Amino acid sequence: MGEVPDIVIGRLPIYLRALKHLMAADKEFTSSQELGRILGIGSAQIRKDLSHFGEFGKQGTGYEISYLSDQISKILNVDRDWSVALVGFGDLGQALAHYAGFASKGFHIDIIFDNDPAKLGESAKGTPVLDVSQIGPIIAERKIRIAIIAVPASAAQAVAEQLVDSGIRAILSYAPITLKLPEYVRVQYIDPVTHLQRMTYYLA
Amino acid sequence: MGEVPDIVIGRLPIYLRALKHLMAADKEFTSSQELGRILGIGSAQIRKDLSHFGEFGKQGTGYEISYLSDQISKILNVDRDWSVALVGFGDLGQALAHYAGFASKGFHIDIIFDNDPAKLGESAKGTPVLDVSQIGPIIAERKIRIAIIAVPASAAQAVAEQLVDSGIRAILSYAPITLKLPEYVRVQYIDPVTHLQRMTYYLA
DNA sequence: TAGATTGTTAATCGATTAACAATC
DNA sequence: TAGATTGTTAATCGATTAACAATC
Repeated sequence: MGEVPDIVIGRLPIYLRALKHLMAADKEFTSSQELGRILGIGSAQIRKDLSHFGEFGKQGTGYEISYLSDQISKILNVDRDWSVALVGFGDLGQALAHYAGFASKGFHIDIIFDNDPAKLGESAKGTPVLDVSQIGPIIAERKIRIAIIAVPASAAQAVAEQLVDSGIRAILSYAPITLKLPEYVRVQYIDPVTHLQRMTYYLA
Repeated sequence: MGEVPDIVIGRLPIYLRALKHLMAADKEFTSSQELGRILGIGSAQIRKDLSHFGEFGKQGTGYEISYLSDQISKILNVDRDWSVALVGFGDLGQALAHYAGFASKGFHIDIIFDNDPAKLGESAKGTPVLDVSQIGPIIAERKIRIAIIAVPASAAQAVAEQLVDSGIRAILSYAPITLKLPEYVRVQYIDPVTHLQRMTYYLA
């Protein structure tokens, strides 16, 4: 089952988001059709995607929302908490450190690194800010697997390599640069400018 | 030529980013092979993608970096400045308002909206913060086409509809919710939690 | 039972890749 | 000229969609 297309994996968090939303609205059951309507995709795609992992619905009635939500959470390994390291405590890093959405979904920013001596010792919500020289020992000691990079593009590659050497296996990078890392490291990018440039093409 | 796949359009900003990077390093020529190495994709894909728009290279020598960069900028309509409206001036909105990367790429946040009276009149880099009730008149008057949404999920759909009614045609949304909008509106989403959840699947 | 919706198969559609003639 | 690399064609690969038997 390790052969599930990554594009399918990429849709599961979206399904999960919609399910949580329905749960919050006290709905008990849903269908691939309803989910498709909410998400603007085809119902067949949703059923096909889910079929990679098992059978979660019932003919005639659809899916029990809390059950499907639990199952997808398990598949994605988000039925547990994750410790996350944040590198970069500038404007963006500070905003990320304060963002409540991470912890509420089980991603806890437990340690922050920066290379500016003026920022060391500061803390966001009680999370300490350490010097980047501590990346190696701390990440290794705490066995942290996930990191968020919020440093300038010029520093990102070096930081990423350090993180991977220390044991990080998944990186969410806000630096506008494509990282060169071993293939066993998962990387996701967030670059708002890229998204904007993708849309201006369609603005005559 | 309106039939260029959106997935191809989505890669052009990445190509552009790599080209700017090479330019900054004072390189004059590149090849699909070199670009592919930098970006971790195949050279054939790059040539195929570019072929949708014309012929930009020379056999034997490849692409002149500044020329190709200019051409892609024109294709994406980023060879000009764009005025952008930001809605939401909380932690995230403020970080976005301070982010230098937008203006340097031609995206100017010229107006900010929030619904918290305490925040009105504040300003980020001289950009005023107005009440959300002003969205309609101001966006229409200034003919702004692009907006960034940084409000809570619960408010995002209503804000988006207001924006579209006022003339906005491209939205970059940070709200973790799928917006339901007319198909003539381009929408891009940024939800860091979704990206993290997509990676934990692979963390045994 | 009648109606609804699943999971899956097969068909369609589209994107990626390999290969190469053209040519700088 | 010899070497390199383009733009494009054709082949491959993979993802989406339509359709439907199974069944709640």
